[in-house]
Amino acid sequence: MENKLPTITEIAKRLNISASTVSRALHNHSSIGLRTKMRVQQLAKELNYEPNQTAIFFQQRKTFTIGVVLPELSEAFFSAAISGIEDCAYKNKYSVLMGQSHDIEEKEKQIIETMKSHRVDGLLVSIASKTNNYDHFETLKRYNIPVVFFDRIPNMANIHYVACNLISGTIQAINFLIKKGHRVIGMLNGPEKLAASIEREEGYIQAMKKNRLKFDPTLIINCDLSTEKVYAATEHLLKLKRKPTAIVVFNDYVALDAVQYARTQKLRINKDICFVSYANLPISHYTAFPPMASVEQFPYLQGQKATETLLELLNNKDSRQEGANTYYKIILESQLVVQENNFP
Amino acid sequence: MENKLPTITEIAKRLNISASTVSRALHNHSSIGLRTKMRVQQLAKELNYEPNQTAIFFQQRKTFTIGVVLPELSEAFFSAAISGIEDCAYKNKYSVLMGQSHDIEEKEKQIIETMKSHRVDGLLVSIASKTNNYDHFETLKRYNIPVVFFDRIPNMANIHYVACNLISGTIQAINFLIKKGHRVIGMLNGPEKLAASIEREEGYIQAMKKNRLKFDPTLIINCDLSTEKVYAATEHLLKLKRKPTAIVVFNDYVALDAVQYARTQKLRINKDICFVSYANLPISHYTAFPPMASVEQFPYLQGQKATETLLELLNNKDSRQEGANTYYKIILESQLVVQENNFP
DNA sequence: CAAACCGGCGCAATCGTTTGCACATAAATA
DNA sequence: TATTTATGTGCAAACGATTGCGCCGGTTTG
Repeated sequence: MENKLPTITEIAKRLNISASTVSRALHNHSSIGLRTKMRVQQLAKELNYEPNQTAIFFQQRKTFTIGVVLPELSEAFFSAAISGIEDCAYKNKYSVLMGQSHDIEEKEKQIIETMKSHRVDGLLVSIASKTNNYDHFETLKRYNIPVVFFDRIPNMANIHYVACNLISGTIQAINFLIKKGHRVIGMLNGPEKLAASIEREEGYIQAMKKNRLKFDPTLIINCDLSTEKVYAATEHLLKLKRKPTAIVVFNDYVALDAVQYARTQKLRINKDICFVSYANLPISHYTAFPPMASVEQFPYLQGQKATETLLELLNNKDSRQEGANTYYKIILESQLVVQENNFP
Repeated sequence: MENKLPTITEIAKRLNISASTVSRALHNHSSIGLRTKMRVQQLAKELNYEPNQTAIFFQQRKTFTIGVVLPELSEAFFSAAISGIEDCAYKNKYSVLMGQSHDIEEKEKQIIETMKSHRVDGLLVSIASKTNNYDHFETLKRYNIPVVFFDRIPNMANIHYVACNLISGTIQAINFLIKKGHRVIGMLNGPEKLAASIEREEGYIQAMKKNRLKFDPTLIINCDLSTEKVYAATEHLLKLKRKPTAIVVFNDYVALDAVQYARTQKLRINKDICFVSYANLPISHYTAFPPMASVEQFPYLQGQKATETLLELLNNKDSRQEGANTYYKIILESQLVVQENNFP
């Protein structure tokens, strides 16, 4: 059973030709005669020859592997995104090395270190929410490992990224609520520094202005997204003198918690208080009080685009030198999806 | 910026010593003098030397990479499992190559092919539900790539696996229902050939026997787990002459659909009909009518154990020859978790 | 008829690291 | 003093594939 795997040299010996000829024959190189080509390919098939990728990786200084670093696979957004990544990668004969940061900066660094040492060709990264220091990404630049960020973009200059513009979706959300008659609209937003939070706020402000409604900053509250903080934030909003009749929350998970809290206060969902959120998760369909609408961010597509972009960078690594100052900034538009309420 | 990465040879040249000495010095080999060791390690640090893993992989015929093949990351079970896998792998300096079969046999084969060609050291696999042909796994044996299956185990002899025994959990579930007064209990089960389905049925039968209740096979119905089929199966059960007052369903997702269907029939959940399921997903807490109880299968733990087992196999590859007939069969016990109902 | 050309193939270097073995030099033993 | 024994290093092969260059024989060209 201890079958040594057949190598090119093995084939060469059996056919009494040189390894280089075998190599070229297998690659259909034009300088090899048809006779020899046939003989080589025949024998290769018989022996079940498969090129030793580790040797090729080593020789070509390329691993055909891309690393994916993201916070948390159990979040539907990211598991959808990685599906897009994976499908695209495998189609192009790339493999996917995966690592979760669990939103911890230290873990993120560690993973990137491991991936660097594994010599991935490039990286796709959605940064940990608590990451403030971007040195580990600067390092990658020096190593000439291209990085494409997606969804969670660090606040750095000169980076490639794919993201979903939440401003448009947020405007749609606010317009939707206003059309439903709401005038005092709260926003339960995420961490302040997060680009995603900033965009939500931006959309909120723009939409209010366009509708000639007064913008009241006290109606916007930031919080990290833990259940306790969400409860507290919801409480805060519901206790304002100018009490909102609708709240736009950071995402569907957060919405679940916010709804939960509102119910403890004996508020009637969709009557006393309405919720709109982001993500458009399928589970929303099954929940007792799903948000009335949710902003879709197309995670699968984001993953796909990010991967395409990275592959683009990898394939044009040379030409990248000249246009070294051009960076991909790909923006998808988000889209409000109004839920059909299953629990009337 | 086109910094060539420093190599061992580079260090050797600068220090006017041989590459082998450098290599040994970096590994703290005992036969190298303290002086040279220090000088080498010092210079290595200065130059920011990092070993070229691709060269090492090639030379050692080992990639310190394990492949994970599973059906669907968007299922909470698997995303939890892969967290367990990843944590364990990274702790042991292994990387994780990931692929989703999306429950398609052809895709599964393809992924395994790619991973084989990437020379992963071993594989962790949860098979696609529609996989009937196991040739691709037999092939791996010939290539001496160890495989540890988890959760979804193929019907093969001589394999390593980690699984959760659902019999015990099912018995707990049935006992729970009987204690609640139910006598006619249906089971909405998964595909017949699946080990997981067989165990559920087995547990059902055992529990009925122990409680001296008649076992009525018509109360058990198998189906693939698509929403339509679940609707049909639920309908079937609810139209039986001996109509069940409680149904044990394959998992929480399926339960959501089954509940959905029951509600279209104007049945009152937890009054006219009760549901118990498997998985114990967090989303259940937020749903309108969560199952009364759910059987926890400890996915994170399963992933962890599977990884440990694989690493064990990898580290004792030699000794595995002698005991070639010993296969790991690790069984975790499942555990019924009764939900506190948030929506009284 | 000699020169240029070309198709078909092999040689040898290269990628970076590891490791068995031999070879020094110096210290310890007989 | 001669012989063993550490102790510290270097040589060279090996891992498997790729590729620039050169060589050989035969055909076309001037």
